[in-house]
Amino acid sequence: MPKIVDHEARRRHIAGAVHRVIHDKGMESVSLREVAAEAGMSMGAVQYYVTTKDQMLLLALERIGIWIGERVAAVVAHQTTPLDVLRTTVLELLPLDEERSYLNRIGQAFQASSVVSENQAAVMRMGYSSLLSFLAEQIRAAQAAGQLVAHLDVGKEASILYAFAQGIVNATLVGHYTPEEVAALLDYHLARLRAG
Amino acid sequence: MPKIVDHEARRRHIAGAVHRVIHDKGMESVSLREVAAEAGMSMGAVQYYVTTKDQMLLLALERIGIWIGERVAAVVAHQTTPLDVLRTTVLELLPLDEERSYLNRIGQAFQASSVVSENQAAVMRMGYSSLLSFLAEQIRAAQAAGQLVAHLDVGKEASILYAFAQGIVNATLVGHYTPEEVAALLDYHLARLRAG
DNA sequence: GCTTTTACCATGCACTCGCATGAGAAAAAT
DNA sequence: ATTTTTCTCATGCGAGTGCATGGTAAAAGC
Repeated sequence: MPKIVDHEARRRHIAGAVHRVIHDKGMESVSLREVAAEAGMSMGAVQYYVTTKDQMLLLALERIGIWIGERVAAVVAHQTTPLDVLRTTVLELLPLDEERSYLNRIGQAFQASSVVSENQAAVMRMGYSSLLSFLAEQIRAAQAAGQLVAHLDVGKEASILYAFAQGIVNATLVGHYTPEEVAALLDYHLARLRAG
Repeated sequence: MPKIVDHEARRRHIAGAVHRVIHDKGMESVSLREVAAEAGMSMGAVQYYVTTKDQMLLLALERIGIWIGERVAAVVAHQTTPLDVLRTTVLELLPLDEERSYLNRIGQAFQASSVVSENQAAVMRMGYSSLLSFLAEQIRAAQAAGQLVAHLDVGKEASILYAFAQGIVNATLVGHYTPEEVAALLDYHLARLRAG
């Protein structure tokens, strides 16, 4: 076996190029040629690792999911109380700095694209489920720790919180809210769930 | 002057065709040819009313804004109390039946597209502002009528409510929530704002 | 040294894209 | 009846699209 190549690394590299193209020029200008140029490799090389354009997009979408998972995991490692985890996780998902804006712009593009592509919708649903159950878990833990009021409907609160986060994204990206305003909105909402 | 043609009607017709293409095949398969075919007219005719593709998309986006405005106005006409108006308006914006799903699929596509197009972002921001101030107004009226608790921050509540609505859209379109669950979420949230 | 396997590339194909152009049909104005 | 204005269309252009193909370089196995 010649030229030992880390396939996983190559796919990551390609996915990164797809992300940059989506971010800079939008989903509709993603093409094999454009991505290959962005990745600094020939079109044939891209085709070697990715058989079709749809698969390439799916790969890029899955990488976004992984990225989000990693960021959430990092939050868990650094925070102490369930309520801190909850608050910081939501903030982590919002476009409050350049890197998170980058991530969210791409997410928005895939959100629209997933409405038309069933494959992408499936990946999207998986992400929803895992994130929602994580948030619900934290809410429950915060209740147990006496940080949140006990009579909350955990599932509904998680859904509302996450919907809020998702809904504020585009308005923020488009310049309707400043990062400070977004954080203030989140804290205002969390305040009413607080025990005491 | 020959062949008196209602330009406004033609533009509406073209915008409708753009909507159908976006809905059925996604934003990235919107092309002058595709839209012309969908509109049942020649490509040249479309070009006569719309000088560029960007302008065509802008036209279609503005029409969505008008459509939303009309639906909200209809809600106001049929409801009695401010809280009813508030609740029904939000429900009106959610993909709870086929027509509203249709509208929201297109809205999602434009949301992603507006992140890359500044013209579209401007239209989007205008829609945000007017809808947010409308919701805030209703919340204030509901407070005055004793339907909502008095100490609410009107602006923040409007922002949170609208963000929730926007955020729940994609999850619903992608099949993560049923219409009943969405309505239940909204009512659960509104319940905690209720006076008494 | 030779074969086999893996990685990569250049090119071709049929098709679509946005947009420009020029010709022509049709109705009001004269 | 002729001119003028408004509308519509067919067509061409250069560029870009996804994908398939055949060839090539290089390293591992024998």
